[in-house]
Amino acid sequence: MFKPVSTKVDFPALERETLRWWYESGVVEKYLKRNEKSKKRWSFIDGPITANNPMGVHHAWGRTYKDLYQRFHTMLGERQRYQNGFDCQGLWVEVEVEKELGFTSKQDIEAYGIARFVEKCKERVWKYAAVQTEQSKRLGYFMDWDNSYYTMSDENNYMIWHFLKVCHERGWIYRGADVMPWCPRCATGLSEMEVSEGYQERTHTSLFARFPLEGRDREYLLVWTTTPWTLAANVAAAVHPDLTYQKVKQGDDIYYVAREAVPNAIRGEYEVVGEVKGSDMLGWRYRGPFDELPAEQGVEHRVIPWDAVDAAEGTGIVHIAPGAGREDYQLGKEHNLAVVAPLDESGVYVDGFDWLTGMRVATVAEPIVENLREKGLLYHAYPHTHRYPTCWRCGTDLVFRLVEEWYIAVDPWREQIMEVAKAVRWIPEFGLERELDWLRNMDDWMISKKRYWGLALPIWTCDACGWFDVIGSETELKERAVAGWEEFEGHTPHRPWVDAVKIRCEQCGGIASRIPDVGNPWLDAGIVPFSTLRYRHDREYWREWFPADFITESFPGQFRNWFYSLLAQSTVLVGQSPFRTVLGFATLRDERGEEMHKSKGNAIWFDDAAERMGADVMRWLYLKHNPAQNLNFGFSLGDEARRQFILPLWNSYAFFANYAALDGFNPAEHDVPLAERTLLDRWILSRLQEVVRVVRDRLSDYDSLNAARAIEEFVVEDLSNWYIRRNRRRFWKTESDRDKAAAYLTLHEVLVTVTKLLAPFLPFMTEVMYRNLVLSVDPSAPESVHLTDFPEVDESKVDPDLDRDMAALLHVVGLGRAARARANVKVRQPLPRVLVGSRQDGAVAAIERLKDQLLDELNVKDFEVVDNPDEYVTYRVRPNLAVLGPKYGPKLGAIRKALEAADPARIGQLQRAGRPVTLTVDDETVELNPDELLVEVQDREGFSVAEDRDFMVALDLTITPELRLEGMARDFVRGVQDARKNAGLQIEDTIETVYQASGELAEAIERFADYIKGETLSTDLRPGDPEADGFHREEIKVGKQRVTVGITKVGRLAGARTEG
RNA sequence: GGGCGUUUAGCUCAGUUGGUGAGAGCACACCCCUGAUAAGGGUGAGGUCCCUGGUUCGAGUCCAGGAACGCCCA
Repeated sequence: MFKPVSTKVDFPALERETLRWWYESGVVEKYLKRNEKSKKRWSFIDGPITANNPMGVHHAWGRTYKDLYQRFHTMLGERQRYQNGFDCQGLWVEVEVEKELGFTSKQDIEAYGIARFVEKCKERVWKYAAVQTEQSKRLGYFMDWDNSYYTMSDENNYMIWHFLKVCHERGWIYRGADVMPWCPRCATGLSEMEVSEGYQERTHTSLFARFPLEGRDREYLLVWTTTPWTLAANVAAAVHPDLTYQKVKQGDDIYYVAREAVPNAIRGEYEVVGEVKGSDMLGWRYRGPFDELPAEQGVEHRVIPWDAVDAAEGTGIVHIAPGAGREDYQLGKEHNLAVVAPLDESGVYVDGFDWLTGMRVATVAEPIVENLREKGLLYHAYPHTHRYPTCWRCGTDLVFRLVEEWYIAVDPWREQIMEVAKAVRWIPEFGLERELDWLRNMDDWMISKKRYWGLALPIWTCDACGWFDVIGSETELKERAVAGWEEFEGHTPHRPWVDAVKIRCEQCGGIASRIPDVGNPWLDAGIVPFSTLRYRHDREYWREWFPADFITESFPGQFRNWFYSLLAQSTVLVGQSPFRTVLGFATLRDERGEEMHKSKGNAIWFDDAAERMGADVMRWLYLKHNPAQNLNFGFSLGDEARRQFILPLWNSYAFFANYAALDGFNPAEHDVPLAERTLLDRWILSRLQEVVRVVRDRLSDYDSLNAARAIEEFVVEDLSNWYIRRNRRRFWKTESDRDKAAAYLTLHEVLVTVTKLLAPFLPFMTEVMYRNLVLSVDPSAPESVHLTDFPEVDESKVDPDLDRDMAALLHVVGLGRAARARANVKVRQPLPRVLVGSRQDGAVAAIERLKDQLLDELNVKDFEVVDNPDEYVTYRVRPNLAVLGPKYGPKLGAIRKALEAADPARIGQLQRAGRPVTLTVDDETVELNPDELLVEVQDREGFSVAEDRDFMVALDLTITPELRLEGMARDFVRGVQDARKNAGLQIEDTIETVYQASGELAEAIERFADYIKGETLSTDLRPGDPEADGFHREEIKVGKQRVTVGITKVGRLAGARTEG
C-alpha cells in the first residue's frame, strides 16, 4: 500500500537517510553491476580531481554532469567502468604540505628530508581523496569508489615513462634553456599564472647609467634601469630603429637619448647638438658597465634594434641582459648575443663576478650605484616606486634567471594533433576553435619542474659528457641499472628513492644519474586513457574502452591543460583522440555573478551547500544551466529552484500518495483502457510521451539544460497547474468508481515515469518517490529507481490532435481569465455564459470539444460559439489632432469626415495591428499611421471581452439572483473550509455546521445546502448557536456581509486513514 | 597585437535549421484561487533583441564592419 507523504519535508535529512540506505542495502553495488553482461558499452573517462583540499561547489557542478550521463547510460542498459580519478602529484600538494609543516623554502624541505616530505605529500593525497569521496557520495554520485585511480600510482608514472620514451625515440626530447621568473627564497621558478597573482607596489633604487661609446670620445649611451643588479650581466643596448635620438651636450659630455625622453631623462642645463635615427646607431660598440668582471670577459657590447623600445619611460635606450631578463633572452637568441647568467638558485651571485660573488641580489643596489659612481658611469640614481612581481607564497621580489629545463618538441606533430582535435565533438562547438588556436601557437612542451613531489622524469644524464637517455619502463631501468637498484627496489618511482639508480653512459662509459626534476602534472592527467585502461598489460581491455565516448571538465584552462595533454599523449602514442565528445562548462560564480573567494567571504563550501539546500537542489541548479555560460550559485537561487520545481514535484507526488493511501488504492487491481479515460487523462499521457521523447533525445546529445526544462515545464505547468488542479475532485469522491480508478491510474503512471526520467538528475528524491510509488505496491519491482530502465516513448499514447486542442483551450482559458480580471468579477461568482469566437476555421471546434474544462475553470454556466467576433467589441476612432494638424493643415476637415464615414472596426483592427490606414479624401489617397489615430476599444454593453489574433472570448456579465445566491454559497463554503483548517481537522473528518444568518444569505445557504454539505463534509447544516460548547467558531465574509458559523467534528469518512 | 566568447525586460538568463505581433524566473502593480501545495495562479506594466550596413518576401537568428565586456595567447 502507498504510504502517506508529508508536504513538510526536510530534504537534506531525507537525502542522508537515502544515502545510508543505498550503501547499506547494496544498491550502489547492484547499480555498478547491473549491466555487466550487456553487449552495449559506454565509455567515460574521469578527469582527475586534485586530491589536495575538500571538494568545492564548482567541482560538484562537473561531478553532477558526470553522474547524470553515466546514470542515463546505465538506465539505457550500457556497461560502464564507473572509475573515479584523483590527481595527486604536483606543486599544489607541496605548497599545502609546506604550509602544514611551516616551511617557506626548498632548504626547509631538504633539511626535513625529501623522503619524509614526499611521504607527507602522499598522506595528504590519501586524506583528501577520502574526504572528496565522502563528499561525492553525499552529492549522490554513484561510482566504483573502491576502484578509483590515483595519478601517483606506479602504473600511471611508468605509463608516462613509456610515453616519454616514445618521444625520445623520435628525437623530440631536448634540454633547453630559458629565462623565467624565479623566487630566490623558494628557489623555484614560477609560472606566468603564479606571477600574475603576485604583483605588489615596491620602491627600488633605479638609475640612469652612461655607457661610453667606442671610438666616440666622451660620447655615451644613456640607459635607465629599475633593476641595477642586472647591469653586471649587460651585453647590449637596444634602440628603436624608427625613433629619433638626440645628441645632448652637457659640459664636455654628449649623451644619446630618444628625443621624446630628453626632458624626462636629462637633468640640468643641456644643449642639443645633433640628431640621429635609431637605425643609424645599430652596431655601434660601447664599453659595458662591468667589463672588468671575469664573467664579462670577451663579451662584445653593441647596439641592437628592438621594436618594443619606447621613449615614454627611461631614455629610449634599453639595457639588455639576456641572462637576467625574459625579453632580453629572446632578443639575445635573435641577435646571437652572449648570455651572462649572474645568479644561482638562491639569488646569490655566482663565481666570476668578483666583489659581487656571494652577495644576495636584494642587497646589491646601493653597492652597484657606488661602484658605477666610482667608475664615472653613473648619471643619476633615485628611489623609484612601481608595481613589481613578487612571490605569491612568500612576497619576495622575483628575479629572472636562466634555467635549464626539459622539453618535448611540438612541431613534428603539431599538424597531426590539430587533425586529431578536429575529429572530436566539442560542446560547445567553439571549443574546437579555442583548442586549435592553442595548438597552432603553443611552444614546445616544458615538462620539467625543479621540485620534489611528482613524476620522476625518466631522464638520465651523464655529468661527464652531457649524454642523456630516457628510460621507458621499470624493467628497462632494472636491466640498465649499474648501481642503486637495491636502494630503490620496493619503493614507488618517486624522489628520492629512484634517484639512487644509476645507469651506464653509452657515450663516454661514465655513470649517468637521473635529473633531479619532476614532471609537469598534466603529463599525469593526460596519460590516464592509457594507464587506467591497462594499455601496457592488457591491450584487449584497452581496445574495448578506448577511446572514451565522453569526458567533461570546466573549460577555462583545460584547453592548454587536460584537453591538451590528453590529445597530445594520445596523438603521439596512437594517432587518435582518447575521447569522442567533450562537454565543457564555464566558471561558477556567486549569486551576484562575482567570483567566489575565501578572502571575499562569498565562497560556499560543498558541505554547507549540501546540508542547507540539499544535493538534489544543487544538482538541479547545475543541470538546468547552460554549460557555456558562467553559473551563478547561491542559497537564494537554491530556494528559488526548490520553490519552482522541487516542491511542485513533491506536492504532486504527495497529493497522489495521500489520497491513494486514504483510498487504499492499488493500481494492480484496476485496469481502465485508454479509450475509456477522460480527455484530460489522455492528454497528460500524450504530453508525457512527448517529454520522454525530448528528454531521451536531449540527454543523448549531452544537453541537460533542455532536458531539464522540458521536465520542469511538464511537471509544473501540465501536471501540477493543470492536470491535477482540474482533476482534484475525481480523487475526493468518496465512492470508488471507474472514473476515479482512471484518474489514479493516470496520475500514477505519470508520476512513475517522471520519477524515472528524473532519476539521473535528482537521485535522492526520485528514490524516495519510486520506493513509495512502485515498490510499496509491487514488491517484485527493482528495489531502487536506479536499477530500472529509462522510460521509452509509447507511441500508442501519443495524440497530436488532443495536444493541439488542449493548447488552444489553455489559450482561451487565458483570455477568459483576462476578461474576468478586466471586469473585476472574481471567479467564485458564477457567470451565465462565455462566448468564444475565432476568425480561424475550425479553431472553435477544439474549444467545444473541451468546453467542460473551460466552463469549470472560469466558473461559467454555458458555452456559446459566436460567428462574428466583431459584434462584441466596438471601436471608437478619433484623429490624433496634435499630430495630424501640423501635417495636413486645411485638409484635416475632410480627413475627419472620411474617418467618421469609415468602418471603425476595420480601422481599429488595422491600428491595433500597427498597420497604416488608407482613406480616400477628395479623390486623394491618404495614409494614416497608427500613431496618428486614437482608438478606444469598448466591450459590448454587459460583456467583458478579451481577444487576440486567434480567439475572442466574451463573458456575459449578467448576474441573475440565482447566480448571486450561488456565489454566496461558494463564499460560505470557502469560509467553512478555512474554519476546518483553523480547527485543525483532517481532510476526512466529518462535521456539524451551525450558522447565524438572515435574509438573502440565509436563503443562499438553504438553497445550496446539499452543495455546501457535500463540499464541507457536513453531516448537518442548520441555523444555530456557534457559541455552543464544543464548536469551533468563525466569522465568514460572504460578499459584503459577515456570518458567524460554528463547526464541530462528528466522525470521519468510512474507510479513511489518518495521515501519518 | 592574435584567437574565442558574450551583448535580448530593472536583475539573471532561454530563444532548434531565418517565418506572422520576442519569452521565462526574480523584482514591481493589481487581482484571484486554495482541504495537494508553510504554497500557488492570473492579469498588467516593463524591450531601438549593442551599433552600422548587407542578403532575403521576411533577420534576435545569416553575412560584413564596428563598439563594450570577459577568457586565453603573445
